[in-house]
Amino acid sequence: MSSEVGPASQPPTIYDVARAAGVSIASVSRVLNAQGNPRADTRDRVLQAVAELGFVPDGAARALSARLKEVVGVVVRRPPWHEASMFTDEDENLQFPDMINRGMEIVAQRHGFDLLVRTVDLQEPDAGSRIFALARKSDGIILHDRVLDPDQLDRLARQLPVVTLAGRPTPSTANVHGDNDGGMRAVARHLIADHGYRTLAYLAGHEGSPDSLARGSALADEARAAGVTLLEGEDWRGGYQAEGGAAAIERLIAAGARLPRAIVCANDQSAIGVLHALAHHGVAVPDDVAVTGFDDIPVARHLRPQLTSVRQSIQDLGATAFETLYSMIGGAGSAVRGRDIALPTQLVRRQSCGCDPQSAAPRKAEEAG
Amino acid sequence: MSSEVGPASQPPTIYDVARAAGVSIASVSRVLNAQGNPRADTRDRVLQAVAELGFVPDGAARALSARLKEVVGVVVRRPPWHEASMFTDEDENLQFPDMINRGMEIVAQRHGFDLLVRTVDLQEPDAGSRIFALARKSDGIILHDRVLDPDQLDRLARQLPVVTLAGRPTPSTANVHGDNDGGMRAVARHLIADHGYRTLAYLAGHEGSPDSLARGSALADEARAAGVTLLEGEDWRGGYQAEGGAAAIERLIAAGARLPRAIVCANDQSAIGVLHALAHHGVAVPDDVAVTGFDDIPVARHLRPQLTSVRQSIQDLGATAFETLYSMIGGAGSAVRGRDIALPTQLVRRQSCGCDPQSAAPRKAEEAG
DNA sequence: GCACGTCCGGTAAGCGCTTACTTGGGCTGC
DNA sequence: GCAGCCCAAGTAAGCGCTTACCGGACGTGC
Repeated sequence: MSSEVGPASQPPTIYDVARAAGVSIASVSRVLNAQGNPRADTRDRVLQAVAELGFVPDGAARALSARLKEVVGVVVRRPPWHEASMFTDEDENLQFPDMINRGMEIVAQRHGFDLLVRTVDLQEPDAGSRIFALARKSDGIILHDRVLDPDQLDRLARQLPVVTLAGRPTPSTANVHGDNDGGMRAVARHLIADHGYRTLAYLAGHEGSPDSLARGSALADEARAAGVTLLEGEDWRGGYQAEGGAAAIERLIAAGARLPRAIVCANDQSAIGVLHALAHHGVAVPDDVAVTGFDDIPVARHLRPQLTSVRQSIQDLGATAFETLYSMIGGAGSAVRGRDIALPTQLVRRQSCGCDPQSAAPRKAEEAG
Repeated sequence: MSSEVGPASQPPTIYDVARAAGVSIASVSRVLNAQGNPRADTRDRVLQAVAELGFVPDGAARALSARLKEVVGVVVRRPPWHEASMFTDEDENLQFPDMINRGMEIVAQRHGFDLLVRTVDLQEPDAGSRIFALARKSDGIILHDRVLDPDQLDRLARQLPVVTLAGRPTPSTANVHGDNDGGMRAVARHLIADHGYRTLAYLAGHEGSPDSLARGSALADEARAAGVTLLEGEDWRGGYQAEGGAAAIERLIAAGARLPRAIVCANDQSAIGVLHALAHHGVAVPDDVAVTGFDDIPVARHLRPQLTSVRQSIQDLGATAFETLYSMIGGAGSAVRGRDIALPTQLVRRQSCGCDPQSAAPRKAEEAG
């Protein structure tokens, strides 16, 4: 009577296929995994049964037996939740990691792997154990932006291959990051040499983030070399997020601080916040204050003014992270473990630094005062 | 001699824990899963051993035995790859699905589930089988935006719970979508009644997309009721992507077509393309032509002019999809199967429709001609 | 003090695969 | 024509868990 829809029928197992083909389950497995030399007619019978039944091996069983899950875990840091903020519900702070993940996924697919993505809020007390749980569902783990403290990282890496993004390599893990140094030096030289700005500020990212640190020190280096003033420190912290960037500027303006000629942000997200805050106070960008970002996320070119930034091939970051992890899973661990892999970056000049929108050529700007 | 770093030590198994605690593996399992009534001292010994060894059960083994993987597969449609396009490398077309996934993931985590995300390019010949493979790694599947033809969908739904997003429910699947009808009617009324525009156009999304169809017919309804001209059809197709929206406008302008007073886009992505194309040809938005989007993705408010759109709580879409699937996995399939779940939408008035940026109040605009 | 009921915890049977080992049929070579 | 091989295919032992089942140690009631 009941027409019985829905998952009434369990998916076929290898036993069903074996029965239908009149062979043993071992033969089915061998045909499917191209092991041994099955006779042609055996193979055909198996293949036909597989096709008829629409058989696909169960992932868990395969994983358990083959000791390979064909899954890698990806951990993304979820920004702490703030109520009632202009940027709260946007959650666009995840654009960057999302694009990295996309890059991973495309490569992963080529190897038959899938991505198990998990965001963690570092505020949570059991953030660490969530990651260890994820690890047991995966063959390897990719960690975005230092989500684990060194001890736990080490313990994790002892159990399975681990690759970090924008972190530091450890003896047991590899790290992949953009060429912060080169990218930031390009920004600095452009602002100082091409535009002639003499006072800069560095709006840092997360405290202790290696990326933010590397970018900051490259900028400081260049500023020092050129004898230019660089503002940085506690007042200049954007936490990599739009909200943080906006808040920092608000505080400075509220405190009556004098703004530098150019604000160099640790990433695009925080630059967006800076842009908003400046606009809110009627500060013209780039005419009063120039602003630059880092990462060149897609939105960067939709902003007004269009954001000058440092492009990293974001998807490449992900792809490289996956390939590295994959080789470790494959057993080539010792070859890459401990390595720090840098990917090239490139300065993208748009309007927010003071370049001409059409020609994209720098326009010398005289510093006020 | 060798300090031996890396995954030298296999993770501990339940046998290791049992040995350390001096009990059988069954007891360990019972303690961990809160089955039976272990004596207090037994439980303590087990818990201590677990803590000392840092034991976490293997996902594959658990899945195989418990017949529950605690993983749901998510399939996202990957836009076909176009070389040499202004929007190519942005890949921001995935923002919308990414945010939906975020909503799913947050809820999933609460249930101890993880998301296995896979993008598929529908051009690929074996797109279908990739999805079936994913299914065998999961307890249920969520499909974005019709990635499977009805036959295959049905076959899939026969094997495990399936929920679609922005599709149509079938007897064996549930569907979750935003309230297209209500949202679009709000847009139409706003443009027609509040702004007084008398010629509109509907820039459709993917051909055959239920969302696009529903939005289009709601708009057509309202236009007809108000006696207003509505342009639509082959010339007006944006394919949900920035590139498609831009291309459509370029074609129309190249053909010397007269533009309508307002362009209603099927989603924000394509509205972005429209905005770019119009700007490129010196058409002022909203003064010459008004533009609206749908979805209210984060970028919408960063555009110039800020994009008027219809907000769906994107994360809610994902959260609801997951909850629905979860109840099906839990066995409550018959309760939700076949249901079409609509989530509320809300018109967000910004500048691109002609509203005043500050007051966000509509500004009557007289139609030229 | 004995029969019986309770309650813990151990034993073992799977879950659906892969793969080492084994079997047996058909060849080769002398 | 028979020993010795080779190779295809079957048998069975896991992989690391969960859980049905069972046995033993108590506690209760008469």
